[in-house]
Amino acid sequence: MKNPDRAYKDAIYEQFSRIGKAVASPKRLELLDLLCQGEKTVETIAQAAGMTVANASQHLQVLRSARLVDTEKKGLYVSYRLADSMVCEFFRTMRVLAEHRLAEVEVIQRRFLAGREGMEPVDRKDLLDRVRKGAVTVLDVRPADEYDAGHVAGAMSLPLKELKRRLADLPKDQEIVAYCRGPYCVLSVQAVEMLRSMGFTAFRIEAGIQDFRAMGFPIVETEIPADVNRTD
Amino acid sequence: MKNPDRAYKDAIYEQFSRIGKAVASPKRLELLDLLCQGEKTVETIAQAAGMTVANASQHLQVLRSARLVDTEKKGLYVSYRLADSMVCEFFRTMRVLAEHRLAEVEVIQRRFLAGREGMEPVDRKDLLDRVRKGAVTVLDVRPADEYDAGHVAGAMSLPLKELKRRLADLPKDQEIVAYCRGPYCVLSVQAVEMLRSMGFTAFRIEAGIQDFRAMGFPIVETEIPADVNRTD
DNA sequence: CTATTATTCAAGTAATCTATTGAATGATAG
DNA sequence: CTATCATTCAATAGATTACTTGAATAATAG
Repeated sequence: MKNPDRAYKDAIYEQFSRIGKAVASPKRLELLDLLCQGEKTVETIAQAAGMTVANASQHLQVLRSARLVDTEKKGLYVSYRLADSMVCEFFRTMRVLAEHRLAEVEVIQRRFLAGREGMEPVDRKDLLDRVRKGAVTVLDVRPADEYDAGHVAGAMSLPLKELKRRLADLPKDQEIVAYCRGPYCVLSVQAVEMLRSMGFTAFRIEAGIQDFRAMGFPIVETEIPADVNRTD
Repeated sequence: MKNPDRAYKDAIYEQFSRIGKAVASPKRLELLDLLCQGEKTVETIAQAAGMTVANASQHLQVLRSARLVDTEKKGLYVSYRLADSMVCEFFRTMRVLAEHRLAEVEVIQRRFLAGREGMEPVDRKDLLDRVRKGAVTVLDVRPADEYDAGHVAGAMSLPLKELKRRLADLPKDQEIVAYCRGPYCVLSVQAVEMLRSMGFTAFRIEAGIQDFRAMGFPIVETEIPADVNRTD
């Protein structure tokens, strides 16, 4: 380490790698993806990602020490949120890069959707146009707090867990287009399966909120901050 | 692992994390940054990054297995290059995110530039305008092959190593603006120091080729592919 | 105060990653 | 063929990381 130029470069890339190390774990990427939907408590996150609370807490702390997320103590709960919307964009860039470069992603997705008919035969461009024109009922099947944190303008909130109970609210005579957290979220797949089995005309759209945002769709954020105690 | 949805998500994020793991090492980030300047042989890369050839080779293979870089055998040499220009954009996004979120980056940079006067007191906006208008001599001080792979339109190639020899080619009566690989590359710092000590009016601009490209500057690529044997 | 609950901490083990070394491969030149 | 050179491979030791478990902390309710 004699050369000061080298020490400088090493120090700089060392810093950059803090971001890299933070996103080097599948679990942490899942957490980031979740946090792109809005702030959440440790327990909510742990449950959604199928991991123990202690493990989730540790991973969240890794993300925090890379300054990708921030925390706020809210009574008995600790609320985690993305430190900056840039983090979400970064995650999205990474996701798109992975989809582009790693053929395995598509293989895994196709294998999962085979048999089910979540998205496969749907003309995406056409579907988006219809969404844009308001010619279909757009359904946000994520938990209500995520809908509140940001949803496609004109979309109706109907969390998957309430779907069975509230089928009556849906039109039988109009196409229904369901979206959720993004292409790898299974909420909309399940929603569409259920809707179709009940006789509705339903399609799944792969885009999540961040994708809609990136495509220029108007996004609505509910003013009232989400209640962190809500678990639905 | 009973739940098929969980297995699916795990598989997907596992794939995403391949990209993350690839960029989790400072050395690999330095290699990516270098490869954003153009294709290079293993030895060139190893030398530029101050590491052994075997080590560089291994890191490059990690990048390749994440599909971020491609190789091409060219006689006795193996040429590594980015697999896609998207990789470069991804790196840049990551760099900008790190600069934005990690205050340490600026601290390290400031400490390095303290005493030297590479960039500190220069009005960046103003400088860019003058570059855009062609009101200054723009100097590309990177090795010639990187200049060939892509340079700012109108820029003159004058690799740092040849600077001393070719001082006569430079105007004494016009401002000189030097750029190199980007904000953390030291070539332009050294070039400006030397030029000033020789009585020139010289400034350093932090932007590298990718930054110029992102800012909409016209970029010129020389048709003839670079000679991989060149080491300058 | 005590009990409860969300979160974090600490310790331990298994797994993975890094840099080094020296040998192996493979292409080229003589 | 032999020598040379760029690159890769294989083996290793040291460092870091991941997940689990159980205990510790801190806020709240009664």
